Amino acid sequence: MPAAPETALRIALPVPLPQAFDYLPPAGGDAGPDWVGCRVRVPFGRGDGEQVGVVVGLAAAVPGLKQATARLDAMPLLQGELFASLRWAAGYWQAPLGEMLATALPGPLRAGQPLPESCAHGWTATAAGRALLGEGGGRPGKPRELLRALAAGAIDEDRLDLDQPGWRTPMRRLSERGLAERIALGPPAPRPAPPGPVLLPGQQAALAALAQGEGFRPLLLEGVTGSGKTEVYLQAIAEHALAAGRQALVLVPEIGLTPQLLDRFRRRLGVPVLAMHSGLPDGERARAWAAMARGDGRVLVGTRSAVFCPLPEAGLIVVDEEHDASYKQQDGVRYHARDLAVVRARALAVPVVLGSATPALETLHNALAGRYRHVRLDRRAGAAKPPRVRVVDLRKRQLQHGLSEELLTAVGDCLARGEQALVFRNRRGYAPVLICHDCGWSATCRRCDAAMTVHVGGRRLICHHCGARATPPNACPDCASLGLMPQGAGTERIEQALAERFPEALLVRVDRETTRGRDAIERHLARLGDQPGILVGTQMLAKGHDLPRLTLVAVVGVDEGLFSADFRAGEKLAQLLIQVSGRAGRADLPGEVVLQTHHPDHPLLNTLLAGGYPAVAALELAQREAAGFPPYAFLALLRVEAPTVDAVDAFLEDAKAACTGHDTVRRNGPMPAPMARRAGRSRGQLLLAADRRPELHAALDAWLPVWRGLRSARRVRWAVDVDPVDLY
DNA sequence: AGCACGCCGACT
DNA sequence: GTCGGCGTGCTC
Repeated sequence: MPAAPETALRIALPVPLPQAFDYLPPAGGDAGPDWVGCRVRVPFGRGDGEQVGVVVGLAAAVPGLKQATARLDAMPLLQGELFASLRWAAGYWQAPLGEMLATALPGPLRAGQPLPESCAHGWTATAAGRALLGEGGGRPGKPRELLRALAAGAIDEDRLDLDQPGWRTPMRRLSERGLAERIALGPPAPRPAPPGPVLLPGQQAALAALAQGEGFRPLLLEGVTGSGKTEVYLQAIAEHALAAGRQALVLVPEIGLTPQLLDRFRRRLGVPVLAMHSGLPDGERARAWAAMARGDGRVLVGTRSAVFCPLPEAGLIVVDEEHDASYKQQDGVRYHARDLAVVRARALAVPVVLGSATPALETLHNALAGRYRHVRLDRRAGAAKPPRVRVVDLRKRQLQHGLSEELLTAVGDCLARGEQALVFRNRRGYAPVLICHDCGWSATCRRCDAAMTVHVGGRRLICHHCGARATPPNACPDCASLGLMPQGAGTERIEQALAERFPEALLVRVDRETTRGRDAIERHLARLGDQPGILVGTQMLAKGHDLPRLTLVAVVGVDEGLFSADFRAGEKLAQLLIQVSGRAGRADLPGEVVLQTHHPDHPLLNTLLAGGYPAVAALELAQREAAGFPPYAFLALLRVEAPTVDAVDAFLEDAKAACTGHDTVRRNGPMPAPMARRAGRSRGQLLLAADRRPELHAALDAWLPVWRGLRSARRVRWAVDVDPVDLY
């Protein structure tokens, strides 16, 4: 029955305002429940601006309402569980509903474009293209190579991603010249899924745990690299999703979504596997979203934002490397994809697998409390034994560009055996700081409270926080001494030192400077291949990518992680060390790990060496409990930024004064952010902590509206970060 | 967040 | 005499 004409549409718009806005339906339309979840175009603001919003409810019309311009969806785009979960997410992460919904939609849908067709696409040579091929195919180069590949018939885009990295640019050229064209592909012929390998007892136990019971079943799957987690995911998808005619969602960290991983899923599952990641063109993301929404897509593998895909026929959710920091969005709406995945699995009443070699302490705590089932995978029989770990005591030791003689000898021995070594250093550049040997002056950034990093062997200074560049002075600006010297060693300097020591060796450096673009890591590693050689690099090398000849992993710069102010530093360091060590060795080639430190007796290192990650986790959990930190307390951070310190301080003082009632919530601050000035802007924060989550949220719900109304809020940018992963 | 309105400095 | 600085207020 149509609703009364005096009914208005309540619309959430992508603006940082807490409320929704009411509009009259467009001419010829009656507002009714069938509008909820549909997108509409509306005039907004005083100018002639327009916005695309989502109808979130109905309201009584009042005089003076504007009229919506157009209805953009005949059927709701957002509905059911996804809509409900997004409403929950907006409340939980303290974001306006309109911003939350905009964050969840792929760009084209956010902009108001129609839901795209969900069929896959491929490319084929046109008649003109085939004619040109007959004449030899034109000038040599990438486009000709592509055209040749198309000669045998159409190739789908997934295949091109795998076999012809970087095909999109040359293909565009072919398309412009009328030699190739994009075609819609029908549904692929179902391929028989090849039988999987025989499962090990641990893997069977994991699958049994998932098969047991029904509805929401969270499972923590703890297993080191090579223990067969992916095999468990594949079997679980086959069993709980495909065999049951249901969909599966697999979340992976940003750098984990490689063409190789997708290919493995596609081969093993025998059904199309959709991908969603930041490297995908906007249209493709919208297509994947649409395919899942219609139920055409069965399996989606994606990074953080894939957690927003509709799953009308959900059967299973997997979060791989669940401890990975890339699941937390660090700007805009600061949601956590792993946490939302668990909430969605509960709402969908499906199992969710959280996999990691080094689970986040929050997750481990949930497992220990019995809220999650917990299965540990042992190392695969016949796979690599745990690497031998050697701690090199740096005290009173002579270092060559940050490297000890023991480390260099180990690298030399490794090369002599014809194997590969990885030297891991979490700082890029030549040296982290340029200091004056005579007076202690150091080069700092004018716009940040941070030292500038020395680059290009000392000929350039770069601030890693704001990107500022400078030429190093010839003499110390304070004392005119000529004794300026780079202090410490980054990847660039380490590479140089290794090149001097091993002039014959093949050396590959992998960090943000040398490695730009999607397949850059792959190209670097392909250059190394199976030859003996040395890899030098940052975090980028910590995971993924199989390196069968890698037997030595050397970690430089452990000490920074041991004494960081961040309460998560210990957890993060242990996770990193386990991850990077996991790269050393294979079944037939024993691995070795060398850790350089000035603190060989540090409790974290000792615990890690004696008891592995579980022991570190126990130690850290005890410390967190004693100190009142997560997972034993719940945090929210009010982050503030402004051109002047005064504006920051004034707002934080006012905000704190406005924190009335809710006395169980502790207010720490105002305090300067760990980096009080960055890119020329002052930053400060107020940390809120509570022992119970509802108390924290009740306080936030009460205080946020007051903060919004403060006069001093107008001179700053501020945001609330619920469950911050770093305190800046 | 945009965007317009509104009162005070250096330019054609 | 104007163009434009960003402070202030509003958006159904």
